[in-house]
Amino acid sequence: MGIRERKQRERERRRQQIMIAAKRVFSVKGYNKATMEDIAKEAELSPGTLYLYFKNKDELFSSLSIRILQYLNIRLEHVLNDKSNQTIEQKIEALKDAMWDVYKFDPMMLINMFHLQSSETIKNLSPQLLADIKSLSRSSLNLMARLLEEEIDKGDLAEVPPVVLADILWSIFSGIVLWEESKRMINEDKGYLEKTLDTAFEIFGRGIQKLHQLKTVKERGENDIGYGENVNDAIPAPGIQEK
Amino acid sequence: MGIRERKQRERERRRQQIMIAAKRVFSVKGYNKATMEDIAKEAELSPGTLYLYFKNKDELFSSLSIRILQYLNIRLEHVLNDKSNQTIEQKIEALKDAMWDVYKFDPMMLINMFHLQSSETIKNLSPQLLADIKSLSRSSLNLMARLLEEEIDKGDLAEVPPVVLADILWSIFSGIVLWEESKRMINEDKGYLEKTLDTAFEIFGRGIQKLHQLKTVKERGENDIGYGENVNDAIPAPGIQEK
Amino acid sequence: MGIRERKQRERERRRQQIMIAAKRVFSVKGYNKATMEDIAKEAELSPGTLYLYFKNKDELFSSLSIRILQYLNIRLEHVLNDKSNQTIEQKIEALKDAMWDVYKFDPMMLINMFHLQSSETIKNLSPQLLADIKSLSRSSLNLMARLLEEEIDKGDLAEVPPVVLADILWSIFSGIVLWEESKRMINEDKGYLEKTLDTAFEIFGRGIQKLHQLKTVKERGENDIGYGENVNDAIPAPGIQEK
Amino acid sequence: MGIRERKQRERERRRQQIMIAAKRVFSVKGYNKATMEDIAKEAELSPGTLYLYFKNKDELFSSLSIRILQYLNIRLEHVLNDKSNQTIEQKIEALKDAMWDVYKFDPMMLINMFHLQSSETIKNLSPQLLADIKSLSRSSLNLMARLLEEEIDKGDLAEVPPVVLADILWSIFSGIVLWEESKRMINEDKGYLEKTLDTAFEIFGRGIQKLHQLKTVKERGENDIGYGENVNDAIPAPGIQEK
DNA sequence: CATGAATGAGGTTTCATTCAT
DNA sequence: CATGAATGAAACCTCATTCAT
Repeated sequence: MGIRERKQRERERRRQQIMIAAKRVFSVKGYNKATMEDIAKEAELSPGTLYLYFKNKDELFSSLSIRILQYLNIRLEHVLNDKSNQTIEQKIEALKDAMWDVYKFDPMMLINMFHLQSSETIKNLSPQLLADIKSLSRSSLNLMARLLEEEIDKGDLAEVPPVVLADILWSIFSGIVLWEESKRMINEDKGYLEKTLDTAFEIFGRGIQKLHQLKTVKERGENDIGYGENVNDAIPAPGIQEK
Repeated sequence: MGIRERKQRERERRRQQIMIAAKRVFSVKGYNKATMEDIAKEAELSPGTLYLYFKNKDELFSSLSIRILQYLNIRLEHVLNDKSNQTIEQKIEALKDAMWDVYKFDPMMLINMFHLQSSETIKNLSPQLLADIKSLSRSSLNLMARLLEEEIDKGDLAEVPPVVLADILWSIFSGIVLWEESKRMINEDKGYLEKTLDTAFEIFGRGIQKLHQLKTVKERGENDIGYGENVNDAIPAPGIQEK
Repeated sequence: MGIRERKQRERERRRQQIMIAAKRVFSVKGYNKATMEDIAKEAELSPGTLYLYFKNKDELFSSLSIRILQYLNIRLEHVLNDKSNQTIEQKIEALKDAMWDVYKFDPMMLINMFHLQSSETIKNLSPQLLADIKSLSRSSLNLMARLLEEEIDKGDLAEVPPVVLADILWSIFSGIVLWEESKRMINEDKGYLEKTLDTAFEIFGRGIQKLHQLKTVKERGENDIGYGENVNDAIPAPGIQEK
Repeated sequence: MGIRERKQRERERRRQQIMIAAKRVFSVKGYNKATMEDIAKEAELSPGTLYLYFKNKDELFSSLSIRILQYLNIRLEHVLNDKSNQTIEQKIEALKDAMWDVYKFDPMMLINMFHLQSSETIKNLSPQLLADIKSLSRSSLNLMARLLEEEIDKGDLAEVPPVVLADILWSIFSGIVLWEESKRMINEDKGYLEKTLDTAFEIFGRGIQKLHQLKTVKERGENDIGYGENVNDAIPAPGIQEK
């Protein structure tokens, strides 16, 4: 391993160290109350050092989203490539597991991602980081859509474009997580999340099956609802689309 | 009308004036970037005056949640009392319409409500305001649950407690709104929200029907998943539960 | 006097209070080492208050130039209107006195004005302030040029455009002040300034007279050296010209 | 050449490399906005290395003055030794050329030198550097004075001590350069400097001649105006005198 | 001798909140 | 009750300087 590589690796290790500290501090205090000094202390570094690795507070915060999106992508690829997922039920179950793992990997994920909504925040991000987030988001939704597409194609029918189903799946997941997190934060109650999620996905799965049985081929009208003709191009990003 | 009442009414009018201004400013700038002076200017008042009506910035912000919860409650009561909603499909459709109206009443609602998650924020709220939010939240979920309960009781069966269904419905709604808002904010895309919502609720409704048809009576096990024995007490609040 | 006027006057008084404190602090510590907190303390105000009256540190600093330019303008107008200034010697003497008074009014003047050279500084200024500085600078040089113009016109000749003479006069003054200030600051020597200035203006005056005697009318070629055809328009600002 | 010498030479080369980079960066960004890292990058060195050659930022900055003063001295010596400069006109013309060359050698010169005014800056300089600056400054003014002195002595008269004339010459030059730099920086105008300088020195020269013609022998009174009894000692340094 | 990552003090600026009028 | 000027704590961020490698 050359010196250059070692340096690069060391640098990456330090970035991770900061992000781990940041995640902890943001989780406890929220974006506003968490100060850069808090994070520096948690990472056992000086405040100035943070700025060697992240342009500003917003960029540090947003970088946490990259981590989680990368993990989500990996998990979704596994689901897609796993040949043991044959039926629609198996696939939805696998999706649910993937999402659940992602949630366990970083429960603050969605809170993080919805913070990106603020256009003030976006202005502070470097073009590179923003591009990465967009790309990863688009990729994630694309993978989910492909999983559902196969199934629906198999049935020779589709009432809704797969990407819409993917969108809804993601929404259900987001909503439940947010909702339950919200309850947990205030009450310190816990543990209902998984069961509620189970039920929701079961209901969703039954809805999908029902759609299958209808075998009604309607005009697709995808453009009406904003998705491209072909799933493989113009897949809307989860949260972020290109202009 | 006595002087005292007139004063009281005048005071309430002024509160509303401030909240309307606050909603506008928070919607545009987000919680952090919106300053009390911005809000004062929008309300054509001085900063000091805001503090005669709201203890602090957090409390002003949170008061907006009260407004939206009150509106949600009113709409849900109408749905419950409307005798023309007979079938499960009609009821779910009516619920969806109610949620849609609530969304149109104040699209920032959910963003607002999830801001309450921060325990730092909660510490700043007056006990009265916190109690009101809890009470209204609990009431809303209660109403939704009762609507579904009737239907399920009618079918002599229930796989899941109604309150879980209510929870899920709310989550789906929250998730889709957040998700689509998120896309809209970045891309200025718009208009897909309603269609996606339509599809999601249709899928959800089919799932519910399917559950009916199963006619499988399981042990209820409500306590296992955290809801009270009786729907009328211990209904979990949307977002807030009592300890 | 209405309330509005009183407020306005009070506000102006406070601005002056801050500027006086700023001048003192900048003189002692220089631009870099002077902190906003130093100035606030000197003005017996809090740091935040300074920002109610000046957008930022650069703008506060630059505002000091406005004061001195206003004073210079007033003094130059008096010189121009004073009918007892008949000969070229009297006029140059009067100019020298005016400059001397301006120097006594604020010895930091030129240091202040040359700080404006930094384009980084200019970017921080409000358009209004920048426009004021430009306008006052242009006006000052215009007045000086008119004084010399009259004299040269009387002699029916001019080797150099009056505005160039004005430019040079101003430069001599600037140079000597800076030079002597520079010596004084390091050595605590003092008092030579006036005498050196006397001699310089005397030499300059003799040069002017000599020019008169030449009675050589050359092509003016003003545009070659960057001044407008007519003294009354396009007079170059002392330090700042419009594009 | 021994190893020791080679090292010494290498060290000097590195110093020059840094100073050239520093000049470039300071010219573009000004003292405040120029960071040590900027300079290090321009010199293709690391920040730490700069501190092996210069005690601190102020000392690096001030070292640039040494360079320019050395060059000024060399040019002035040439003027003094050039036997083709016979008349006062020729001498003043030669001085002007020298100053012009110095200006072209480093247009930031004067800005640099006036930065030394800040007593805070001086405290940061090493005694050696400070002594060098003082010595070179004194020498420069001394050379100018001797040039004028010869001429005036030749005329058997002098209304003003030569050193005062030298002071004024330098001031005129400084003032014009600063003034024109100031205009240029803001307006991107350029090229008027030389012509204005021409005119100014012409006026100055005529003034000097006029002084000659007066042939009035006054008591010298040098001490009154702060210069030493003998021109050759105690010549005030340009900008810096010894206590 | 050279490096450059890390430091951390301190600067500018913001803004929720107060209080004399 | 309303005002809005003033406050001042604290946030983010910079950058001259150091020191282990």
